[in-house]
Amino acid sequence: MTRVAPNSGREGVSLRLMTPVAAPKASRRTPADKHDERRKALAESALRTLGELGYARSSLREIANNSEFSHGVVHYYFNDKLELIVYCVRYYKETCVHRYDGVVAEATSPDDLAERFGDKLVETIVEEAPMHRLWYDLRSQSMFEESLREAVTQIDQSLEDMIARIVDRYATLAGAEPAIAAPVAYGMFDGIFQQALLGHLNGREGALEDLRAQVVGLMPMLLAPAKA
Amino acid sequence: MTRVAPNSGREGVSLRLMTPVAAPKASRRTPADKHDERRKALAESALRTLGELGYARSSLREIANNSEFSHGVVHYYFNDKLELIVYCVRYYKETCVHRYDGVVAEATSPDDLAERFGDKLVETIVEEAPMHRLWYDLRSQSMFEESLREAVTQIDQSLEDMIARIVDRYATLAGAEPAIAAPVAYGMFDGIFQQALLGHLNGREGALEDLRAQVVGLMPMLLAPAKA
DNA sequence: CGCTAATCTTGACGACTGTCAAGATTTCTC
DNA sequence: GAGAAATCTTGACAGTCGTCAAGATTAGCG
Repeated sequence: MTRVAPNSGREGVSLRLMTPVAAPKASRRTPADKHDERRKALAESALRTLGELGYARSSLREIANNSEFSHGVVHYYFNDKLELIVYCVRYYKETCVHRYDGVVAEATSPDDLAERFGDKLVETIVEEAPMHRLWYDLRSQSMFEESLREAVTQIDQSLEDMIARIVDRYATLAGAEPAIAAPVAYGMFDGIFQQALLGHLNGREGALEDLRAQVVGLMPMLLAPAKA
Repeated sequence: MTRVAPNSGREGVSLRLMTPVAAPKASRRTPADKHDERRKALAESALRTLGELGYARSSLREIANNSEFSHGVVHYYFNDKLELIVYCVRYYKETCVHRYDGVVAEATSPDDLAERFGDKLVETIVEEAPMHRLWYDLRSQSMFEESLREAVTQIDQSLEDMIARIVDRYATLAGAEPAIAAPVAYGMFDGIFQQALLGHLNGREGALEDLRAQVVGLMPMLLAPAKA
């Protein structure tokens, strides 16, 4: 009698499709929805531990101890440790890729956009450093662990798109064209962001102010002269 | 009778200083030197396993199995696993930071330098991808493990210096001044290099050619117009 | 209420880990 | 070549790990 977690397909969409969604207001809480909510609650708990200890040192028991669940329940909602962790990072990064949407929407000038962008980058390092280091940890692990690559590639792509939206908006506000392609822009910003995160975790004074200044100084260089 | 590895001070310099170095040609092989050689041999074996499995999944037994040593000998030459791994990465990165010295010395024009640089970057990804992913792994781990930060910071600094030498030489050849500071340049190149490495490991066609083109295209943007 | 299915807890398993110590083996020195 | 020091092997230790299964508990429904 092997126990198999129901709704364990990726993203847990399958079961939800089976519930009758005839009346838009009816069936507020189908059991499948509750199952999904539980997974999210478990993921949020797990993210605390993962952000503190990293991928390798986070045992399922430690994750469960720092939550309201017991260590066995993990295998009820996830097939194995990897599925839990991939779910967690995907869950977190969902909220991540829209972090700068406000910046893009509200900026009134190129300089304004650059400054708001720099501020947001600094802010997220201060407030969510554990999540960011977890992301870099997982991305590094994906270089060794084949089964992580699909999720990491997808997240990386969505982050690249996020940066592309900023650069495009910046160019539009400046009445110019971007001088570099999206992958380059993403790689660059990701690189200096990673350095700032490292400096911040090392307690290096000025790491965050440097990041802000670097971003503001870099943005104008991303534009082609004026027009073709 | 606790066993303590002799010459276990960092970098193993202390004992060597005790050997009489009066005659320049005498005492070719002091026992301390042999001890150091053994550490290096062990490190080279360990690097193969570390590059294959990464930091967390490389057990001391696995490292020893892929070498000519037994698993117990590790504690004769290193105090613990961390000291071994830090020694390994330091050992490897020593040869790493001079990879582009030839490029700097031989380049005859800015464009020539940019192309040689791009070629070398591609070459090292092809030939030493496991070493590079190990480095990114270790750097990510240092965000969680305090005891890794000193070594990682030092290596990162020497890599930044390496990039600075390239940018400076590029500017000199072009008769201009660098438009960006060394930390920014390093962060940028490290970022796009990391993306290329990820793409290469993912089997993405064109990842290496993209890197080469990105670098060649990026270099001119690192220069301030002409002169002050 | 009573029954069934979903959910959760508990405890155990085999495997693997870093570390260490005792003894075997080799190397060096006189 | 004998004695001593350095080097290496082997085996064991106390933990921790992911995983799983059996049973307890709860929730949903007629």
